[in-house]
Amino acid sequence: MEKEISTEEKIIAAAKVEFLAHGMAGARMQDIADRAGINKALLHYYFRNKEKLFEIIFQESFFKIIPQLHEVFNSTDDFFMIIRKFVFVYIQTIGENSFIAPFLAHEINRDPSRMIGLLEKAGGKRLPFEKMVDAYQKALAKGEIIPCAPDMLLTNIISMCVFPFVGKPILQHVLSKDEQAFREFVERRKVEVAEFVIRAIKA
Amino acid sequence: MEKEISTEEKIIAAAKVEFLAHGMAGARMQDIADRAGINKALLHYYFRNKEKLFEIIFQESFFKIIPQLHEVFNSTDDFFMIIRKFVFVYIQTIGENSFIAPFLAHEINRDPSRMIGLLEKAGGKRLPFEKMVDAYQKALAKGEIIPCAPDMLLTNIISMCVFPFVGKPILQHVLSKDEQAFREFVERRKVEVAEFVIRAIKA
DNA sequence: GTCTATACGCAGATAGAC
DNA sequence: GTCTATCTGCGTATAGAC
Repeated sequence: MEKEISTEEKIIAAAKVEFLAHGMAGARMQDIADRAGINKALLHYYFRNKEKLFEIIFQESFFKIIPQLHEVFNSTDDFFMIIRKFVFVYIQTIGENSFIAPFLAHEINRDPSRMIGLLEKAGGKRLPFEKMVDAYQKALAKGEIIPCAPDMLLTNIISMCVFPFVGKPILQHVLSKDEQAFREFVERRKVEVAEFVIRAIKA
Repeated sequence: MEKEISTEEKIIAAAKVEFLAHGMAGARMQDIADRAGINKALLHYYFRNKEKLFEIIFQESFFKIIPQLHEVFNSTDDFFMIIRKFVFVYIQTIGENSFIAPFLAHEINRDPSRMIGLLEKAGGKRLPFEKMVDAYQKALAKGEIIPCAPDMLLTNIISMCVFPFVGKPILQHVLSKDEQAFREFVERRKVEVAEFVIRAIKA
């Protein structure tokens, strides 16, 4: 049984490809229509204008990367295991949609207010920083880790997880890795980044 | 004695602001002309078209960030001191032109071949990876550090140096830092990132 | 819902006077 | 070198038939 793909879904899928590849300013409605196998008029029938369509893709991309991190911090694992899970899940998630990170980086820098608005609308959900601080303080009290500023630590971890996707072409060139080698490199990082962090902070 | 600013220089300066803020696709020739205090026609008189003008800004931005890293690796310092200098110089350099990192990230992802071409034209200069590997192997032989893949290590260091500028709006929000607090945060990182790395790799 | 045809504005680029 | 005026094409958006 073939599953029916609605026109709306086809448009969303096509828009995702084009917006992620070229950004809001660089994407073309004509290209989206072509990719979806329809014409421009139909785009406007379903989504009133380019901005509305972009908003949907932006939102979907943003929440695909951000919120699942809560669950990691909710566990009762010790701090090191939390870090291992965080790194693994984060690199895994971003790697599965590797165009999202550079797309979001660009669009959020272009207009930070869009992200702010989105987070305010999503309301209750706080970003994972506080929970991470809690876990950090417990580990510190137990003498498992040395003192280090939590904002530094979180920034370091996120940097090492995300940057390889944002700077992929540069890294590929500097490290002389083709697509296959880069994929394997990312795969190794799912484990090794966490071990790197743990060595840096363990007492 | 006031120094004369040539029209050409005014255009370059204006183009830099507009391109770094909006990217190639988002920047407007009219806005560049306005910012330079001239009209559009004059832009085309000096630089034949938008692409040519963009090329200049891209190139200037790229080489402002990439090549001074060679000098760091040429020193006779021990490995830890090399890392300290690398981190300090790199964060310093990027921080002084904090719009360059997100700009390059976007444009290089959009069209990696432009960067490749630029590096080939620059010819002899190899990127700093090999020299870093040399320094790493010496340190390893002396028993100063534990074994760890050099590509991982370099990626980790670069990630922690660069990402805070690419992901600035997100980090600012997550960590609740205003402009001033973020600047201080970056200042601290010039030292602390290196110490973090050193703890992670020292024997 | 889906199409063809078209309106309309904007942005890049050029012509030509001064 | 610098300007005003204008052309041209492209990209978003709409009108209206089916």
